[in-house]
Amino acid sequence: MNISEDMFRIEEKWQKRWSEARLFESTPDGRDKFYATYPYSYMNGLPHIGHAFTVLRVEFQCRYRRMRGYNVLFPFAFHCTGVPIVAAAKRIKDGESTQMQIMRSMGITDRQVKKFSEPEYWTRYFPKRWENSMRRLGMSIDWRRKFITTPLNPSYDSFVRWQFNVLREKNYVRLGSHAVIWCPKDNIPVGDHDRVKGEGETPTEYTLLKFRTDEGDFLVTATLRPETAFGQTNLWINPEADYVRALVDNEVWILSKEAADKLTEQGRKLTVKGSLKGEELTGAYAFSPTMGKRLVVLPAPFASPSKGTGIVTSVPSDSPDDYIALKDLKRKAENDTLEPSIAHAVVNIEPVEIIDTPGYGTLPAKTVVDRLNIRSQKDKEKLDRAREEVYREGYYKGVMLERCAEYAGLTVDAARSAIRKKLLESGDADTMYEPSGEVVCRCLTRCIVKVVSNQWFLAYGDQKWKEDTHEAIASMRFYPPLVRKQFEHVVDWLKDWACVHHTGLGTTLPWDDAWKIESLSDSTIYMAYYTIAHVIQKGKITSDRKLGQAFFDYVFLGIGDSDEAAVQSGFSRSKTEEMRKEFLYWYPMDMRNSGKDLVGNHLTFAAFNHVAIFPREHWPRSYGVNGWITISGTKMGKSAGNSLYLDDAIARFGADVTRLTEAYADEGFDDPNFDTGFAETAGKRLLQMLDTAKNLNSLDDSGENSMDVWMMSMMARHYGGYIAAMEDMSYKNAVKSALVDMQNSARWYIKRRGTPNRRTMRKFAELQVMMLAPFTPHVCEEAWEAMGNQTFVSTQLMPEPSTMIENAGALAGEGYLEGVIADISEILKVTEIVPEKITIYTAAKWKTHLLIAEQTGNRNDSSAIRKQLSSGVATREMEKFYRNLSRERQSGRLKSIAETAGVIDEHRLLNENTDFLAKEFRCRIEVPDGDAAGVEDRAGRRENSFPLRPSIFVE
RNA sequence: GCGAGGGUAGCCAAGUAUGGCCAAAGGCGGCAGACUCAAGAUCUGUUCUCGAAGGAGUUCCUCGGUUCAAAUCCGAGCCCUCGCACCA
Repeated sequence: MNISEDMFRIEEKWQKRWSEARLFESTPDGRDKFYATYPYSYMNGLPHIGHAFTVLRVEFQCRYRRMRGYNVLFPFAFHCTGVPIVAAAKRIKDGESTQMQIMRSMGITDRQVKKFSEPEYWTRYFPKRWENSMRRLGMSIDWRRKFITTPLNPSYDSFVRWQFNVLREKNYVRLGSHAVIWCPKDNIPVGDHDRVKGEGETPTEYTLLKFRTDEGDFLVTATLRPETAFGQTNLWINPEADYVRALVDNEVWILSKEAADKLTEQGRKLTVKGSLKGEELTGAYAFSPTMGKRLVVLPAPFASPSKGTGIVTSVPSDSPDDYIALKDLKRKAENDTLEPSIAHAVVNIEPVEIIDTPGYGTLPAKTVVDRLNIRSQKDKEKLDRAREEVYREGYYKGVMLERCAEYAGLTVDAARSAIRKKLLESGDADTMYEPSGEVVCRCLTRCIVKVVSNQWFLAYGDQKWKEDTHEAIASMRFYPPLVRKQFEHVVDWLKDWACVHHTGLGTTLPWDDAWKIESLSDSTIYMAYYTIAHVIQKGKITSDRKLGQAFFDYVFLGIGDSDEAAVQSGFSRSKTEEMRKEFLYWYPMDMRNSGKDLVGNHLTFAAFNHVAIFPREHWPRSYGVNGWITISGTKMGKSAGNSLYLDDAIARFGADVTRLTEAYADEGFDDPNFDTGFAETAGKRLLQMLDTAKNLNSLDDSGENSMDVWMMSMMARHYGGYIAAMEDMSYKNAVKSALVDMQNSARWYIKRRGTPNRRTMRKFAELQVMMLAPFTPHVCEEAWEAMGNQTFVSTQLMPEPSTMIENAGALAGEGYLEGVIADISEILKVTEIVPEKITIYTAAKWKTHLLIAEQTGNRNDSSAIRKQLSSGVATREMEKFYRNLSRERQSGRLKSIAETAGVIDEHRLLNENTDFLAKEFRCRIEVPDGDAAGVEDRAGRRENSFPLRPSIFVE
């Protein structure tokens, strides 16, 4: 028998039956509802087991809730908004090899691939593939509600337009300007994925400082450290580079040609009046407002015209570069290789102490240069290290010195912004942006920062909006609970979000069609759209029906009346009212689960937008967050060469095993592990379960005994653990309870009982099938059917946990027996005796009575018992007993010993099981009555016996 | 730097909130046995050290503390992972 073929046959069979029975098409009814969602995935690729992991966390919960009596809605859709699809299509068109390789790995042949040069094709192709994969995985999704985003789906498009109109009315969408990394050749913003170099680099803000020359022009320098303005000793200019004189407002600025271009892109008006070489300015003087004197301009080959303005202030006290450059110049001055006028200026320059950095003194640049033994400007590597160290230490620990006027005593951090502000106000400074590091566009052009004006923002920085969102977060549940803190923090640091772009696919802004709404902004409240999507789109991924404001106002907000909404939408009035009712039934969303990457954006945005648009009772109820899947411990990633597509996983392991392995990978917030080793063997376990179900009828229904009581108790215990785990979304624990723990108990039960009882085994099989059904629904349906049920286990109600009862006596008794077996095994192992006979002496009754009396602190009882005993029992045994008693008291075990000893009869238990023990140890077993007189005491062991610790003698 | 989380036996990992029943669940891997012509699969046992009697010793990043008692509480330190955005 081929295991995987068997599994595939079962999986197909049940997927077909579910679909025929429309089992997961959810409609409102009288039951409590449970509405859960997964953030729709981006349609530029196929699902891999990482996507599957996240979706399955929703799926498991949905299937579980369905079996606990909830009316469950689990919809699915496809995200197409933004640049990636368009960019990938373009790469196909260009025949780019990496992209072609990616397509091939997804099973797309070179002949088919041409079609993908058209972005629209992606939006039709991948949703199909995703739905197919999800169906093959056995997901309990209501597929009637699927859709795609962007204007390619006019109905959804009108929904997003409605959303933005509402946001704008409430003043949550605002106009502003915004700095982006920009390619000057392509004239577009360059996101991380479009960069050849510089991923993660962002625009940073430089302070421009202006120095008036004797001619009345301004030399303009750029710095990230305006607080060093009090330590300037001179200016640096690159003698070889080209500079321009440009008219800015009414001033003439001197700066590098590149800098002038950049400032123009950043929205500044510059009129270039003329150009000059850097060397024309060396030896000139310019006035520093912070120093209150003129500074000399010195030649510096290291001053790059493409960085900043190409002119730099020199602060040798705090800049290792400046310090070392100055040192070099001084050396040249001494050797008479400098022009006399410059040489004269150079020898008089000394660093000015402005910042005290603990551990570095007041001249940190000198300190570090000396320590690292940097000899010249050519020592690039060491200089980089020095610069970084001084910068970091100064920023976090440095304090401004006396000569920094009103800033004295401030930390560098505080002084920086204060000084900058002051200089900006006095007109001695200005602002310029630069990328935080070098960024190169795919077109191989070096990127700059552009300030885009008239940019629309979602005002996540708005204080009131933040407060409301905090309330929403406070009212929510989180899985795992510790992510709550993350969310609280994100709400605080979120700033205004540029919500529109010029490129990619997306809904145009209703009031300005030059802009398209970007992908993280058109996907924040669409969970509301799911509730009516099947009515509007009739199960298709797109619908041409356009819907107006009044329609959505009525259906989602209850504003206006159904007549107007009906007219505007073309739906009948009753259809419109039906949609309103359906929305009200399903909303709010009870749970949304995603990968942890969406905490800092999407999930928080969704909370913000719900707060802005919907009344409090429709805010989300809970979020689940999970980590990134690893495959057998190594990170999954295309670059690492070990990504596993869902389709491939299903083909290799089957849907149920894939699901079970994903469930077993669950690890809260840390990265879960898809354990292929577990997957390899899981299929067999599932088929064993199926076999058990099939073979129930061949079992005897002989009378029940204590082992059946025990088995039922263990089932109750495992079921309790299972329920708790499911409620917490701790799927690994749930699988452990349902599969491992249940199985182990059954094995022990069968071993102990010899032949299992049919009724007990049936209860066991039914319970286990139900417990596993959320995880491995196909094989569970098969087993359920094999047990003679006509219904689907998928919609079967699980038992109420309170109806499952643990029998404490049965559990304690069996636990006791296992303890005795373990002790005997231990003795046999150590002594290496092959036993002929094992004698087990249980503690005499009086010991148990005494122990309980002592534990409960009933002195009267214990002294009475002692008195009674004093004549009959040897004092030595009494002493031993008390010694053991105090030891157990010390260890804290006394209480549980007393409790257990109170509910079991040790002697009877062992006596009843001598046959089993004899079989287990292959020898004779004797259990003399500890209370009977004249019992033979082998090797004087009898008197050592203690409650729950019988004495054992092996011979 | 800011924010969040973490360091447990060969590996992965539960336990930490509520200290004692914790030499510490479970899974992988290893070892031994059963089955088999054999291999694989499966099943059983075992897997910190020592031990000819169920015991003892040493463990849960490091150091120190609280306590009759610490993987668990407190303090200090070392190390690791993730996020810090306009990018899905």
